[in-house]
Amino acid sequence: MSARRFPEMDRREISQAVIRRLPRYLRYVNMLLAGGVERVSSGGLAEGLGLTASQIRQDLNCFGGFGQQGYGYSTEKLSASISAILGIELGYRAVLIGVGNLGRALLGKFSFGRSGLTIIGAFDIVPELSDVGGVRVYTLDKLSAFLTEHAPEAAVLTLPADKALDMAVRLRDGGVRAIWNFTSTDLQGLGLVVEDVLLSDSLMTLCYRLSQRQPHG
Amino acid sequence: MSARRFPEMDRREISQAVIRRLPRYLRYVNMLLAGGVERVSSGGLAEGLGLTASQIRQDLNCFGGFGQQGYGYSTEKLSASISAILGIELGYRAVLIGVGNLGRALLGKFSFGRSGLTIIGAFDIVPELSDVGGVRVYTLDKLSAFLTEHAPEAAVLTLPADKALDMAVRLRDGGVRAIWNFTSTDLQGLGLVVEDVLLSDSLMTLCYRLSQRQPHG
DNA sequence: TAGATTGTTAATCGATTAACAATC
DNA sequence: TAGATTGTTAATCGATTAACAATC
Repeated sequence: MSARRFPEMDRREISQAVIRRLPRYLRYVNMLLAGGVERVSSGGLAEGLGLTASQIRQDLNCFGGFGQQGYGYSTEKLSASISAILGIELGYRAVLIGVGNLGRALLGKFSFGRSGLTIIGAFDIVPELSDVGGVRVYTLDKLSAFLTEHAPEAAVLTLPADKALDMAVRLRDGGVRAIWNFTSTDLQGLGLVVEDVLLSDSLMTLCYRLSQRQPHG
Repeated sequence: MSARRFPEMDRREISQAVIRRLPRYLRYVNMLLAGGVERVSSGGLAEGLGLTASQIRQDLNCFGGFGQQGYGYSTEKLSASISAILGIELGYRAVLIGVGNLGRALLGKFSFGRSGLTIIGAFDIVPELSDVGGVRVYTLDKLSAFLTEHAPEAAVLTLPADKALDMAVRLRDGGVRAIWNFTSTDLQGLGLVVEDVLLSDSLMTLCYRLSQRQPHG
């Protein structure tokens, strides 16, 4: 619950809304950084992101002052600070369970490393391949031994929904503390940090917005 | 902008927060329905979803009264009403662009139909297969003719990020009005309805929450 | 220094919760 | 009818925006 690295945070709980904006800030600042931009003001960020300068300053100040009056924010410092806040450079390791098309897509194309997780092993009942995207694929009966040996902090769940709950319990009992859950199965209440990717919810909100529009409106 | 099917909605704009909760409500009510439950109170929904009864009644009443005093809500009616609000039974059609692992995963395992979209064709530069999950895969040079002939309302973008913007413009010019965007490319400002699936943002928030926890805390 | 821009407090706005009369 | 539960208004809470003194 506490925040050793950021004592300022203990004052009041950071709201979920703020946390959800941090990755956007990071992405934008990294883009500036890649383009050789050395400094940016809250106004500049606001314009690029479609937010208010005030909100951005408030958000960043939840974690302490990264800026400098009269100057703005150093893109390099800001990028490093947000990365540190999010904890994406702590080197968390994860296993991926379920090497179907989705699991394979994540292993192959998605760069976990830059977002805070290193996949150290993938598991499936019947692995068709022994290696996907540079990650070794094991049969599921090797999981327990693997958890004991490597003690990964997290797991990515891309297996069939009806096997998700049992697997989550098994992973938790093996020491895993967080789950990136693609299965649409409710894994709340197990004492795990659970981040759901609810694709059908996302799609439904798209439909809603589409239905609110006149043709080409 | 207007809402022909739900004139109540014109009074005030429905907040994004409400819309994002509707799919959760629908999922839960459909689960009850599948289990043979015929009625549910706002209190029952609240308990099942971890929200307050008050909030649920407020949310639903944005769209008119679906309940009955002293009784609660008919699960069947409620399911049908939320489906109608979200527009997922309007039969929207979509093309999917980019049949890599992610595209294939979506075509094969994800049930678009139940979430409001029917995929009527998939496209890739070099399709390895001519048919995935019952959907015909075409080469990309057939896209324009396909758009003209079938006029799909939406598109799913699962192609490489550096080709996303050009493709979005091409789709828009071909009559597509909404994009389910998996590419992490900013497609705002093109006059399209865009729903982003930002996997790295999701993963970063997982890391944040993990970093806030003591081991097994 | 003067200008710019932050950090931070105060004001506003919107969303959630509480309360209760209406009514099935 | 009496009990239950909605629909809806009022109160509270939190998040966003505005303002400005501090300061680089």
